[in-house]
Amino acid sequence: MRARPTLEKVAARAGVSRATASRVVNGSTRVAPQIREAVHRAVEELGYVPNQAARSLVTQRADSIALVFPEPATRVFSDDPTFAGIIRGVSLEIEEADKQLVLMLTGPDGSYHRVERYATNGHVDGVIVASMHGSDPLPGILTRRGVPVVCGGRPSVPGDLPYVDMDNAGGAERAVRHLVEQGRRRIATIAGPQDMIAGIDRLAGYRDVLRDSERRSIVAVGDFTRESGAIAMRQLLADDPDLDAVFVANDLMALGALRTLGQAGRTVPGDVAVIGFDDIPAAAYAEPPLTTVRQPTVEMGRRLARMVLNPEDRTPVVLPTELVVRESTRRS
Amino acid sequence: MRARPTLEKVAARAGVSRATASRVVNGSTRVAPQIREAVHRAVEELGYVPNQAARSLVTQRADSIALVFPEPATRVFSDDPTFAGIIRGVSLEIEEADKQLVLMLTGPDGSYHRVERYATNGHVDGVIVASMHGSDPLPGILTRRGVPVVCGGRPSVPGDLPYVDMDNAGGAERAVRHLVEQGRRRIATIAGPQDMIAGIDRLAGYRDVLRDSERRSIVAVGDFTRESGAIAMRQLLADDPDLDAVFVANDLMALGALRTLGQAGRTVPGDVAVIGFDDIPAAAYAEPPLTTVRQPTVEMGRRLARMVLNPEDRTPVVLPTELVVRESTRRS
DNA sequence: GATGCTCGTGAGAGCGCTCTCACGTGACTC
DNA sequence: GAGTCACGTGAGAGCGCTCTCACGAGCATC
Repeated sequence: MRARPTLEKVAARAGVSRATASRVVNGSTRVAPQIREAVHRAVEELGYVPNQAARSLVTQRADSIALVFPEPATRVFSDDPTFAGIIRGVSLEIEEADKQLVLMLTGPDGSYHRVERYATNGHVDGVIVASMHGSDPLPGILTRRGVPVVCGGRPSVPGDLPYVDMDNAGGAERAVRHLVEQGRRRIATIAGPQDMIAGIDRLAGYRDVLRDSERRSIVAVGDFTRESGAIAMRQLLADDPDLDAVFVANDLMALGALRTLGQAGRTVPGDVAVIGFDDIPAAAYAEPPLTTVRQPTVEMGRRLARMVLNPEDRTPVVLPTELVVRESTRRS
Repeated sequence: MRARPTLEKVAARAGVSRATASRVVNGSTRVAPQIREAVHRAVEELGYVPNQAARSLVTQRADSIALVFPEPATRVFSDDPTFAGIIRGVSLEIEEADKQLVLMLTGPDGSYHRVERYATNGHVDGVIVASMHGSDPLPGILTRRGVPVVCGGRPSVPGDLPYVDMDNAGGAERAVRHLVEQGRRRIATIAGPQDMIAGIDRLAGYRDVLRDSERRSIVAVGDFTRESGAIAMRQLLADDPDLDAVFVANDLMALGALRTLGQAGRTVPGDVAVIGFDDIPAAAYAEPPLTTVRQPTVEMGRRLARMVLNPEDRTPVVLPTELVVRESTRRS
């Protein structure tokens, strides 16, 4: 039981050549039924499992793909269910394709050399780089090395890198328009990091709508953490004590903002309406429940995986986002 | 640049044999300095990266370890930062050991056959099974197949499987004792799933303290989700409208309970004191901030990884938990 | 009945690497 | 100065698999 049986053993037991056994194991149809049967039985009896290393060596495929979270994503990782959704989606799709998922969380140091090494040594058939830090060089490097790469989130440096992105700008626009329609006059925003495409696009969406509705923009910037949202909200309140709405670039920061507003004695949605982004589970449980923009994270993961598995179709995908109205913007 | 150079090429360029080149690449000391230099230069110039498949084939090692989340964990995965913490810890340690992390989320179907297959085909040097569903057969099967396994959370079926667990019972005891000390009389609990060791042990801790303090226990059971916490709280309130404290087996359910309490017109901590478990980031941001039991998730991940990487030391580890007192139990 | 197919099968090379073994060299011992 | 002993190096086997190629059997064609 200790020594795992080889194809050779299986072939011997089934009374065929190794080549034929290999054909059966790999599901070739050009094998006589009774022989196929015999080989299957031998596989069963011996508990044969193909050695992946040997297989990879000759096929030059690894049957696994890497999912890389660069540093800024890793930092937020523990508290942002968005990433968990992406992982799940990727995992589901990978599983269906009977491949493996290698997860790499990049540390603060330039540890992406490790990723580069790993991805170029034939250990992986493709790489998904999630939630990029703007001009991350990794996707470019890997592409040049001949490794299929797909980006989660549109790369800020335009190129022909395939990507799957959320409709961040569209979602932001709908959110801010919702505030305008509710008659809010002074609509502020807590933007995300401006070196992340999600941060940039959501701010752009906000700006576009405000410009069209001839309101002035009131902006603070956070880093997508709850804490930074709380701090940014304080700033905003200091900048414009009369603001009556805030569009926050993600839910985590919105939760922080909600807290600051409470401490400042502002009611939500009475005094100030608040909209977040992401629709994390906590949003529905906030006090008051948070209006937010839902994004299909699991679907994003699936698409990323599908794209990296079929490198021929490299046309970018932008997934729709959806406004979810809850108490935090209800007109009293 | 397309075709990656082989050791052969490196050896040729450095003017040595393949064997020597291999020695240098693998850091053997028994090589003359100037030759080592020459090989290093050749590696550099050609951009040589060892082919892992070929290496694995001969060494019978895979240099990667699998982290498996069985179904129940997977279900909660997206919203429970505990898992993210474990992943981070494992990832950090794996990275230091220059190995790879293969993540496997088990689906609802019996898809752990896939895990079994994968782990036994030599693709992996060890397996970490996280947050087990009580009597999960997987660790046993893999161990029998000769694959080093470490469990995250003590297996409910006693055996000699190595594991890393949190001090769940101890944490629960401290939490409930805290409530007793505050003079709470009717202390209820929302327990976790009773087929997970964390659920069982936390309930046991609660029961032990109550017995000692001669209070009767009031129990509802949830499944570690926010929603189930809200529902269980409703039940508890129906069972005993006069309860003045609840120890909830995890923070997510505690958040749900907090909400139910608010809707039922109970103040926290005035009418009812609430304690959670886990100390997820959201706990500090709850209204009121939640007293809870902190557990070292990242450390757990690190220990798990270290344990599976050094299969000789298989003595179980129980990590300490710590009571974090916040507003939700503050005596007014 | 000779020719040409298709189709199932086996022989064997070779993927890129590690590691054992044997060999040659130089330093040391007595 | 013969014997011993490191020590660095190279030759070569072989890890377990896939895949090309050649081969022989069976069948249809004229």
